[in-house]
Amino acid sequence: MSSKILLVDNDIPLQTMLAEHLQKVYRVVTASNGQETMRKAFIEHPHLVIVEVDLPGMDGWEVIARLREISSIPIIILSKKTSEADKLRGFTLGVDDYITKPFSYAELLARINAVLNRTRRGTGTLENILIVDDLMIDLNRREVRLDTKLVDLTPTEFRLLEILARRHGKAVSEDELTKQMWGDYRHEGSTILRRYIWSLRSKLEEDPANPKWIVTVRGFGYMLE
Amino acid sequence: MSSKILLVDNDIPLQTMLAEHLQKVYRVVTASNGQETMRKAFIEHPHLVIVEVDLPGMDGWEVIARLREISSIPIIILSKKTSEADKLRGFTLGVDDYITKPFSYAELLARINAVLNRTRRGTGTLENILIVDDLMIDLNRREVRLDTKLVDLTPTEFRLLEILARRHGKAVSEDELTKQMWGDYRHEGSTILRRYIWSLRSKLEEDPANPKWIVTVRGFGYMLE
DNA sequence: CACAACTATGAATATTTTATGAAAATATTT
DNA sequence: AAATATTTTCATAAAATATTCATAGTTGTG
Repeated sequence: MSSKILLVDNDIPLQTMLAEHLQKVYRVVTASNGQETMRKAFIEHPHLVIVEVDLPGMDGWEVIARLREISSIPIIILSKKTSEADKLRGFTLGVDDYITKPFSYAELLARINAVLNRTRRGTGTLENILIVDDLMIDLNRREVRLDTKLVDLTPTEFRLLEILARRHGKAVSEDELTKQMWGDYRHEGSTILRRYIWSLRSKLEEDPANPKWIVTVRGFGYMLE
Repeated sequence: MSSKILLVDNDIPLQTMLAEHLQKVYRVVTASNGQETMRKAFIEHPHLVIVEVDLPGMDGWEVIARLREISSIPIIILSKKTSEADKLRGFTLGVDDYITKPFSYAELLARINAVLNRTRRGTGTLENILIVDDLMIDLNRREVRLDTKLVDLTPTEFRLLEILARRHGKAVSEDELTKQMWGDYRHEGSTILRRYIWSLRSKLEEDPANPKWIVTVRGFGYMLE
């Protein structure tokens, strides 16, 4: 599902034009004053708010402050001229980006994408499901499927696989794995991690002795895939 | 679906007590200051907000004004003493009812119901039934049917099943279940949840030892499905 | 108000599953 | 081959969960 954008501007012609363009890529909701912005934000829960700061009535800065009070929705500011003072002000309010008029449509799109990607990364994957190739880790149901077949893991095995999956394609050091699994203190020669790598392999791999999924990175640690 | 109430009060002991009671009938969300109220309202979209007007920081009236700015959620005011001036003030803000401390729990319930019924009339829905496969949970009649056959549950069992049903297909942690059922304080070692899982199973499952509906998610909690 | 029926709750016990360390076996590097 | 790193097996302790039992509290009824 495409992202939802709340576009706030009281320059109606400009707003309409922007909205028409953006609609091709996003779901767009509009508002033309502060109060309407708050109401729409409440009802629609947009993924991103673009605010023209020169609003009538409740001014743009006030709107931003209030949005920040209730959530951490990313915000992009539109303004005629952005002074350094304004940037500072925005920065302290946690604004994500600025665009100074006049701007090109391409520039706007680029910035929107940048902000959305940046913030989406924070929430990790969509829907709480990690997918690596044929491997699906459903964090909701706490179950793992390998090419649709259910793999029965113990809680510890599940956690270990989860850690590896969140960084699939990257090697994770033994030390760090151990720390993430059992905390700081259990260090030194603890062999328990290997023990679990083994259980995972024997449940996940066709031929545990020649692992395809959980590869060992000698002298360092392990890596998924 | 039972109504969701946002309870706003900074007198934590009183709030807790109220929440405990209300939780038996409604879904209760709490906040203890203005900012938190706005945030929770934004996230939770409650059907009713109960506000103690003597809040620290952003004061109760301000909160009410802001809530009214963004929506028409019904509001009930709690206050130590309600002057005629206050009533007038509230009236112009579109407040739905007042309750003056001290009040009885029965009075509170009555007023909540009155307000909810008044406002619900507009949207008269049949949404008070949860259906999961062959399982039907009628929240109005507070009865449960399994493939048309009535299952006789105690109130506590019913609530537990309701919580699980609202998230069917997703595992719910023991901790959260316990919290939702008995509130924040009863934590650690409390074995009571398992006791109830067991009663539910023995009433719901053909073979309680091999549950089809209420599955245990080892190391985590339980899941309906 | 006393009685019965029902409920909530804590606790004791039983059962199943998981975590863990250590040792033996195998592979890899030097 | 010796030293080191990793895999595999095994036995046992510990934890998590299921089940039963007993008791106190609650509600409703005549």
